[in-house]
Amino acid sequence: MARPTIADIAREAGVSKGAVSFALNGRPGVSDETRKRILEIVERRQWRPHSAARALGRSSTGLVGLVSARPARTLGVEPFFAQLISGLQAGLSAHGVGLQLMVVEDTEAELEVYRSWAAENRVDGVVLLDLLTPDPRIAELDRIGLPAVALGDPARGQRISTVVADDRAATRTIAEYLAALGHTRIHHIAGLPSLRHTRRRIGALKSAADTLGLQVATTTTDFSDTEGAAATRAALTARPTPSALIFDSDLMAVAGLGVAMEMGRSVPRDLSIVSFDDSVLARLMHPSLTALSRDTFALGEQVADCLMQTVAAPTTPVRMQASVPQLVVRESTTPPQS
Amino acid sequence: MARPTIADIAREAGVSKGAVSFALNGRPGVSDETRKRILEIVERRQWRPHSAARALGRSSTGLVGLVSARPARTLGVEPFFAQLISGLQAGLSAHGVGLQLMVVEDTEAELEVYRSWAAENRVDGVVLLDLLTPDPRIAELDRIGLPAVALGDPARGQRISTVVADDRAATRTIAEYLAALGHTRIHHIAGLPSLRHTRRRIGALKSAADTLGLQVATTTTDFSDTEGAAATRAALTARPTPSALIFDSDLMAVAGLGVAMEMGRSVPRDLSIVSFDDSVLARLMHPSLTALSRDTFALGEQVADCLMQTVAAPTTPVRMQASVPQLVVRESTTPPQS
DNA sequence: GCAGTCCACAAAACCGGTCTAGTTCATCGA
DNA sequence: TCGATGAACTAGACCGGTTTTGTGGACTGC
Repeated sequence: MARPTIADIAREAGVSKGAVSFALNGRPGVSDETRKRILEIVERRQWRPHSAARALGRSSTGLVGLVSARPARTLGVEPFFAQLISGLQAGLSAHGVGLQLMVVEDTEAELEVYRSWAAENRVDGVVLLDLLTPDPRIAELDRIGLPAVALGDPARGQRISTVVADDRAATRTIAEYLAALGHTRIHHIAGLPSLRHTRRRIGALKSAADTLGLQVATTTTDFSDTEGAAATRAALTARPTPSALIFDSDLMAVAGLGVAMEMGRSVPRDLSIVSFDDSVLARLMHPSLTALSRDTFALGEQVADCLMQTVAAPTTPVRMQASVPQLVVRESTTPPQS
Repeated sequence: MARPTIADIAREAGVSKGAVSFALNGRPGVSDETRKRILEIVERRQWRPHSAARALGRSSTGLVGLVSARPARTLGVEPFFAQLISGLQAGLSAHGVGLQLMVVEDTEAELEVYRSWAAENRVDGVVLLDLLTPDPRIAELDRIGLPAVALGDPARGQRISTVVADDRAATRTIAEYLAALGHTRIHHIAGLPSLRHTRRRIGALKSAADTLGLQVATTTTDFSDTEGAAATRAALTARPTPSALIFDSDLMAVAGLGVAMEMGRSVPRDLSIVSFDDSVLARLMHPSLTALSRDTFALGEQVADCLMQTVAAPTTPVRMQASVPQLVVRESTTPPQS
């Protein structure tokens, strides 16, 4: 038999469509007895409301969107992304909400996706990753009225819900650890300079360095292993040579480790390495890499909660604090041997 | 002003709703002149049809689903998954179709998701990954009438669209290469034995070994770095020691490389290593890993095309052939030095 | 005893599209 | 000259829910 509709259920229960709808959504208007009877029939017939009909009636889709403007190549190697999506999706599922995914070329295409989604009522809200300085997406989402949650730390004054990742504290943790080991000349191999969190890390490292009396140099890259390797080569050729390197991603750290070995530097004896991101990779290397570790899955869940709140009350931005990542010390760091 | 509806557009153009719908969908029933006028107004007002209304009318959602029952931890490190999704999504976008993603614990939960999606009309079709032996999902999808495409090579007799990845040919490539180098004792560290492609690889390797006169042993694992490392340790302890190892994933290959180093085996002098999967990882290692490389992004696009065809004609399964992966020889393989 | 409330439900409008069954009018062939 | 044909539209049913409005009966307070 064809898929039953709410009318079939209503007929079988001897009530109107409205009564079934009320019973199903736990709203007043039906007696407990009738509600129970209706729900039993629903259960027995395995009926579920048609998502499109429901979306049309109440104008909410039960879907949120995530657009990634990262190059497809970078996408998989960074476990961060997949972990975040897993957590996000788990958090959304608890609310019966699905996740629509989109991968695009650049920010302009990303904006176009948001415009489409809003015009077609495809999603109830979106998650914003990789905040830029300045970020045109926030204003545009505000203009088209699409609820959103940003992961990071948007410029003050921007009205948008945010799960704040405290990169400053994390950065300070690394700086203090290296300073405590006795390192004084540090090179920071950072990511894309257009990203807010890259700038924040650079800024935080600078100010921590000033406080701790460290000399810090920074190179920005596009997060690729190639540029990470090139930057490492340059950093190790410069005089005076740094005794420790900080990498913004574990992939670059792995590439950097390879370069160091090629150049005859023994890690950690001649050179200490710290990564801003942790994953199986950092654990698997020889030597294994000291890294900042965070529970990305839990972060995703938090973003999901934040987004659900924002979708429910779009006019009042929510601000949440992500837990501060912990430094996991492994084999790649040691006091300098000079 | 509120979002315009098709009625607003019709009013402005001085035609009926039906005419606008026809013009928009490129169907006959309106003159070229009128069509042009309508489309101009649509463009100027930036109107887009409401996805739910459209879905309700024509009962198609413009969405396909992908469920992953892999553990969340494994999910990110394997670049395969992200690459495939990127390609899949790109291929779907060309048809104006979106991708809904779901991560679940196990196959039972995955089946439940399919049932929900079908009952609620949430997606037009789904993509099936990691085929099992036997795979309960195929029969269930058939039962609930949800169009699907499988990636791999389902058991004969199962009616389902498939993008066939020729693991046999790929496996033979590896075996012949190692045989040509002069290796005779090979250990294969495989993935989950419940996966069809794991079995296929094991089988293909056995038969290739028979033909080529190789001695092949196999250990199955859960794809994790931990089990990969343990299996490597066991393989290198056994007598006679294998002169070459084949890993089913690059993550396990990396773990295995580490174990080999710990045990004092120099790669490739004392031991050759080949990986079934290629990614940045395999390139970054020291020594870099010889690996089977395939264009996963293109594979995703192919799966998208296959799914679109299947959704259009659900009763006639489509069978496509994925391109055979190429062996990329790097530093981890060499003739045995005995 | 009776108007006023409240409850439980039915009936119908509505969401914003698609699609079918007419209707009108110009064109064509005999 | 007139019916047949078909192109170009219109009107309205329809998709399957949600939400509003209406209604009969039980219960309340005075």
